[in-house]
Amino acid sequence: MCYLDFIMQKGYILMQCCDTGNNKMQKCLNKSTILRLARYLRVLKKLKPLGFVKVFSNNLGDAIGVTPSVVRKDFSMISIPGNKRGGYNIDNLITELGAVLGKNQSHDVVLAGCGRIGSALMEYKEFAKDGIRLLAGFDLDPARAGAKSIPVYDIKDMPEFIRSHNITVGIIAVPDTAAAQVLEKMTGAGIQGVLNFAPVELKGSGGCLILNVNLGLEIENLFYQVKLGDKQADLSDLN
Amino acid sequence: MCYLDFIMQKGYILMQCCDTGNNKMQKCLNKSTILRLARYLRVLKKLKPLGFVKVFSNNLGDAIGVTPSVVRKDFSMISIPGNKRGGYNIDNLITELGAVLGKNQSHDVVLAGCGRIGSALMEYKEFAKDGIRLLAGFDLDPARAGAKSIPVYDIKDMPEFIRSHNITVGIIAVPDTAAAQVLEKMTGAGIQGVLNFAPVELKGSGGCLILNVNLGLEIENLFYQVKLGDKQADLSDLN
DNA sequence: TAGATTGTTAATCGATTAACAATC
DNA sequence: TAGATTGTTAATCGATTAACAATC
Repeated sequence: MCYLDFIMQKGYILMQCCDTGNNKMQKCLNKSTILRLARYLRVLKKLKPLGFVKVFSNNLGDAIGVTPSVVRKDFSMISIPGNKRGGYNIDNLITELGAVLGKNQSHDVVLAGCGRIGSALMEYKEFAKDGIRLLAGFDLDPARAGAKSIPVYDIKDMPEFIRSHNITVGIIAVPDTAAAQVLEKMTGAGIQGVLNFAPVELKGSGGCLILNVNLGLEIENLFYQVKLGDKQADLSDLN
Repeated sequence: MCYLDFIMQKGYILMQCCDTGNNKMQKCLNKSTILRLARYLRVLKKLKPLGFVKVFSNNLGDAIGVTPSVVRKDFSMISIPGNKRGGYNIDNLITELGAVLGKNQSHDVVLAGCGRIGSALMEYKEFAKDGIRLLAGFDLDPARAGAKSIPVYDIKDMPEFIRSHNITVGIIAVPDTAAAQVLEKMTGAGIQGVLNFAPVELKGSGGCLILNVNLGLEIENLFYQVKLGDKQADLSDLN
């Protein structure tokens, strides 16, 4: 049964499907699946130079900490075939995962706010490894950023830059009081996805996706879990 | 029916419960619930100075972007009572949420790696607002961090510092090649929770909790979702 | 062939959502 | 009282897990 039949039978509407550019109809993958696919790809890229040609679902599962079932399900979802006894071909996996994740496309981003966090991001070399290019930083005072490997412009020029470079994803690293206003500027210029480091929960309007990275909340959560772990250990000691 | 009866009936084992220190038995809350509770608390702390005394579940739901049902369920889980027509008392919510989140306890953390990201974190003022204190930074070369508002010591002194200050949570912001080694040092000294900025997936051993903040993967995911949104919009245009 | 691994289906699990009785 | 909101239960939804037939 082909995928289209499957979705018809299940009563899905067309909106829930998408053409990923490799001409395979596939189900929209949720965030955790996508993150797993990106992790597989990272592992595979390290495995290939070591001379490996094939992997089994349990190898990859071990590597990123999931069960083999999840790995097989994930690959099945995006129609990557394996061999019943020979596992999966690494070259093929890298190609196919790359296609799904859009590795052939340019991933250009802009940054608003060139303070401490913004500056750290501008010098963050790991972005390049994932195919992400930070094209420019913007700030109220472009001079204060100092010498950077990336140009810093006045924030009033940001919308024009976004439009002329067809940029769809931006990073916000301004103080919380300025965040909402900067977001508006970005979405107004065509930005559709934002990684927000300002300690306010920005809300996406008009189809703009917001990913709030809230360091304080994350650390708070860590403390809670740690405290919980202690309590559980205490209780188990009672046995 | 009291909670203990409930868990007996459901067949839960005692390990799944915990005493949060306020002498109420309560179910272990999952990560997303905890993050929501922390968000409620932030909103409430902004609401109180404005003179508000009560809130309704739909107010709080709107504020953090969830349905009123979720809010009521969350408060019900941690036994915070409301009034059938008068909503929830803000002071009481702040007290109770603070107790669950451990706001009365000190949340001291140490940082390994005082490069660009580490330095940005040392000067990150928002931690204080969430009751988080970054006590010290550690680096192979303490001098390179320059003048900071927080002391920077040689990384070889980190374990001793962690032990003497009874610190349970640490932040890793070293290069990926050093991350695993630093993690070992931390867990060896008693660290039980780690926020990891190094672009490697660290795995928790011996009950140490790891929270990997992987900026590259997150941005990649954002690009995927944005691309997906476009495709969906295109499809809906066909109607 | 025998053994091992995939691919897919069904079962399980948990979280979210909806509904509504209780009640202020 | 009438109206509105809580608190809790049941329904829904989706993701993870387990199982196993297919097959290399």
